[in-house]
Formats: sequence, structure tokens, C-alpha cells
Amino acid sequence: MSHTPGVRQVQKQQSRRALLDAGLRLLEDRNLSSLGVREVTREAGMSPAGFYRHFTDLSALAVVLVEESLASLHAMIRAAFAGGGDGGADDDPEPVIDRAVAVVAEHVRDHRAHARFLARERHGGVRAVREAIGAELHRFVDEVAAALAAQPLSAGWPAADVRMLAELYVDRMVSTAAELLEADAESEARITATVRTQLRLISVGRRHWREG
Amino acid sequence: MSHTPGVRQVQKQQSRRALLDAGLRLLEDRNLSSLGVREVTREAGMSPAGFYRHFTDLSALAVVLVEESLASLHAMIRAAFAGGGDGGADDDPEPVIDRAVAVVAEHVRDHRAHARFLARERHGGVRAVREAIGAELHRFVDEVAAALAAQPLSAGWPAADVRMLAELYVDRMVSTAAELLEADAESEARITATVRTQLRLISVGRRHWREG
DNA sequence: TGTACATCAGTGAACGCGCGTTCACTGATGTAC
DNA sequence: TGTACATCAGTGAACGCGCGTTCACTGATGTAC
Repeated sequence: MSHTPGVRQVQKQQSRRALLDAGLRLLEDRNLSSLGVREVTREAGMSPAGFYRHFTDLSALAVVLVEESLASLHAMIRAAFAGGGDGGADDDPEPVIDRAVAVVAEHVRDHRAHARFLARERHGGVRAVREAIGAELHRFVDEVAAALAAQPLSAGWPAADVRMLAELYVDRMVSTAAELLEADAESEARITATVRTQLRLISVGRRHWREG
Repeated sequence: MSHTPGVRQVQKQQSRRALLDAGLRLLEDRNLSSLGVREVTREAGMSPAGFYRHFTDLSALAVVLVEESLASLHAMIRAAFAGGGDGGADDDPEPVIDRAVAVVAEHVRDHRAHARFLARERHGGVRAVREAIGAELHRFVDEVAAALAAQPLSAGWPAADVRMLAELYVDRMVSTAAELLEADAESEARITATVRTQLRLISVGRRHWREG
């Protein structure tokens, strides 16, 4: 039966997880391209050859890390938008902004290793990983664009304009996440305050966009 | 005399330049942390040991590359702003935006290797290089903030608000530069058109900022 | 100008090291009867 | 349940390789007289 995985399967999954965790731990302050198979297996408490029972390659392991890193991010953005479209005043984006900034800051705090890894490899030296991250961010923009399009404020907006607005928000959020990675507790407050103001200014622009 | 450098000095400078150029060439699609001393000297046509007559370290070489990469960038932004503050209508930021976007696109096209290097190492694995880039970008924001503050549109704005606006513009420009690196000619037009619209939307927000 | 010595950029050989990957293996887990 | 065989995750030794760095050296350039 495929429903009861068996001891062997379970142990294999544990080893795989140990390799992924070891990789993520080592990548926290290092580049993927400076990482070694032997290092990862050493950190995971496995012999070097064992690695090849799970991954063909370090970049294969890294692509899995990308997927894991961004999976929680999608849940995050949905949480930020949920309950923001209805409820309050229709033309007041401030609650959504505050919530989104808080959610990003929390995410960076709670998933620091993942976030650092993404920031580092987004423009890093390994194409497969770079493209995996780019594709995920693209989908991320799509989600935000869909959420924005559903708001009354976007009535009459062409899809292209909604998307360019979504890109603007997402780009600022991604940059903020990267900034937060290098920040101590004190800087964090300053950074989040600034980004809230910036997103509000963008929202003001959005509200007056089709006037002049 | 220090005014006439002598043949030896000149030759040494040529070798140093060859090493820097070789490094930049190799870093175009690779990470700093995956680069080797032997690789660089091989590319530069020098024996491995010769490297140490010029740099203690590969990261020392990289820091020089950062400085060189961003020196031209400062000239660039000054070019974009020059003649924009006066001349046309005081409250029309569009010419400045168009010029700035054009200048950035041109810069990426003409200094692709430098730009790629900066994008890659900005969040890369070598602290000294990361910090050198961060410091330069900080100064870059200062310059833009000063230019914005000089515009009539900023009359009455607190310095902190001008700075947050400058950050917003610069951040979007930096992201755009990174996007342009991965773009073909066709995508380039699409990307620059989008960023022009986004910067205009930000400018609309700027104009209506202190109203409501 | 010519000579004798000093400097030092670049060489080439040598070192010890950790790397990625392969291979035949072991021994626990799984399965068929 | 018990036995005999199959599977396969993980091992440990071995390989050839390129690495960073050192060292004594060479020979062109610089300098003092």
C-alpha cells in the first residue's frame, strides 16, 4: 500500500530532510556556489556518497529549497489581503498596507534562513535556482494583481495597469525583506515605518492616477 | 619624481588592470565566492603567484571592482537630473523620469559586466563586498534626495519624507537595472515602459501627498 | 655616458588539502511463499 | 509465524584534480656615482 510508507521510506525522508536542513543552515551566510556536497553531508551526519541517493546535484537540492521558501510566502500574502477588500472603507488601503508590512516583517523574522537564501540566490550564480526564484516571484505578482483587481479602487483599470501597480508593491516589499535581513531590532522599526509611508504614497498615486 | 611614473610602474598598473578586467569578465556569469585566484591569473595571462604582488585576496580585488562599478553610476544620475530642475514646467517630472530611465538602460547596456557583478554581489556571500555596495547605494540615495529637495515640488517637505521618496525612486531603478540584465531587446522596451509608468504613478502620489 | 649594485614584478616548482564522484560492500527492511 | 530471497539507503575507501599559498629564482628597470 502506498498509504503506509513503511520504515524504509520514512527513514529516507528523514535523511532527505536532514540534507535540506543542513543545506539551508550552511547557506545562511554563504553562497550556493561556494557550498560543497561533502560539507552538506558532513553537516547532516551522513557519508558523502549518501547524498546521491537523494539529489543528483547541489543545485537540485537548492531548487527544492526555493520551492519550500516561497510556499509559505504565498500563504503570507493571502493572509495580508484576506478581509481587507471588504469590511472597512472601500477606498482606504492603509489597513492592508499595515497588515502586509507586518506580515513580511514577521516572515523574515521567523524564516530568516529561507529569506536570506532567496535574497542571495535571486541574482546568484546558478541559473536553475535564479529562474526558479524568478518564476515564483512572477506568480507572486499575479496573486497580488488579482487581489488588487478585485478592489473597487481598480474599477475601470486596464489589466496591464493593475499589473504594473502590483509589480511596484511587490518589488518594494521584496526589497524591504532584503533590507530587514541586515537590520537589528532598532533598524527594523525604522525600515518598516519607511516602507509603510512609501506604500501609502504609492496608494495616493493610485487614487489620483486617472485624473490628469 | 612621482610625476613620471617610470616603465616599471606603468607595467605594474597594466598587470593590475589585466587582473581586474579578467576578474570582471569571469564574474559576469559567476559568483565571487566561486572564483579562484588561479582562474583570474590564467585569464589575465599571468602566473598564479603574481596575483599577490597586486592584491592580498580576491575580495580585495572585488572591492576595487565595486568602486569602479559605481563611480560611473554617480556621473549617470547627475546627468539624468541636470537641466531637469529648471527649464520646463516646474511641476512636471516626466522629462526627468524619461531621462533617468533612458540613462539607466543605457548604463546597463554599456556596462553590463559591472551591472551584473553589482546585482549578484549586492546580497552575495562576501561581507566586505556587500557592505561596499550598500554604502555606495546609500550615497546614491543621498544624491537623489538632494536633487529632489532642490525641486519646487518638494517645498515644505521634511527631509525625512524627501529621503523616503528618494529611496523609493532609487529602489525601483536598481530593481529595473537587475531586470534589464536578464532581458533581450524586446523585453527591454516592455520593462522600460513599465518602469516609466510606475515612476509617474509615484510622482502623482508625490504631488498629492500632503493633501488628505 | 658607463659601470656596478639595488629593487622588485613576475616565474615556475612544490606543498598539502579538500573536493566531486565511483564503486563494491553491508545490513536492515520488505516481500513471497 | 517462519524462512529464503530481493531491495536499496547508507558506507568507506579510492581516484584524479585543481586549489591557495610559499619560496627561491630571474632578469628587466631604476639609481648612485
